[in-house]
Amino acid sequence: MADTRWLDADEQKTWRSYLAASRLFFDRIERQLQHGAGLPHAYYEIMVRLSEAPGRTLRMSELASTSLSSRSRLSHAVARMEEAGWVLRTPCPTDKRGQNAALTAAGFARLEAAAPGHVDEVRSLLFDVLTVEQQHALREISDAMAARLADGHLGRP
Amino acid sequence: MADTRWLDADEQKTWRSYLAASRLFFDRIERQLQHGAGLPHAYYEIMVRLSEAPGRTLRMSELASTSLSSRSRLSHAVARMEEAGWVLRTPCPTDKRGQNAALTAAGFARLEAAAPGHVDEVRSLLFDVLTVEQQHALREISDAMAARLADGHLGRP
DNA sequence: GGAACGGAGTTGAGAGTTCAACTATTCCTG
DNA sequence: CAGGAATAGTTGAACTCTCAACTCCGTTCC
Repeated sequence: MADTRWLDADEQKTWRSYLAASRLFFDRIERQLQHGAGLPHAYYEIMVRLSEAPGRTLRMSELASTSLSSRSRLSHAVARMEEAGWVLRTPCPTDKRGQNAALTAAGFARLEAAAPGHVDEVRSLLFDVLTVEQQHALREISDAMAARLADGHLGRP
Repeated sequence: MADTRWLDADEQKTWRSYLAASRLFFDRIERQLQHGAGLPHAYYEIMVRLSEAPGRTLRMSELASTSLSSRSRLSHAVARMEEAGWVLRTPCPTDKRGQNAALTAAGFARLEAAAPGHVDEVRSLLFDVLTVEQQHALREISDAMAARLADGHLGRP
């Protein structure tokens, strides 16, 4: 473990700005969905991914990775969503270890009801405050970060 | 409530990219601090702000806003940190409603021990994957978002 | 000066997340 | 094909966070 390369003043400001914006932003997204639709953002994401899958059905592990959830988080979440009648779990025919999660009609309706308020919030807090150039920059920045994060991990090179 | 202005394909990609990068990034930051230093990122932030304050002491409400915590979250967090011996709460002399939170020597030591691993992670996942131009762009983007988020709120204009 | 209002902070219940341990099945390899 | 390793998913406990009361103190305004 070599000596730490501390952040210089510029980096410090960038980091704190990014941290503040992201925390505040995601807190707002969370609150909007909770108040407006009675579900957490993680559940919303899970339902979105299911709604886009063929037959509105996915294997649990697929669903975990596309919705950026850990397996455990997904298990708990799907259990709750199943109680609520939004999702149905069935054993996977080809792999007896597996489970398929399917979005029910009630779940889809819930998602459709939640979407407008959510999109409004994203638009008003993100796209409405950025120029088109900034939007493209943000996308490239995020892609670069995501690429790094998708590596197994490998601490330092 | 007017008709929803849905995201077009480009906006969709930007949004999902930002979402994925941020979720993965903050999950990693959280995990690194938890494993490397045994404390959540929220606690780390609280300790950082205290460490920078005169006398390493701040009013609870000041601390809540600078550390991006709700009052309730901060109360719970400081209670735990006090049990751990990292923080000390004392009544505020000038306002009997208030409380001052002070970072103890043990808390400061803990923070110093946690910092290198945390900074390494931030550098390796954020700054090492961005050009200097991208870093500046990210700062401006974040500042714009934070400015919007700091408004009382006001849904649509 | 006493009642109403607002600010500071805490508390407890409820919900989501994480972590580690666990079961069950499938894959791999000698 | 037997046995170990890896994969899929679940579970329960511990922890953090949120929300809605609630207390206590200060401020204001008749």
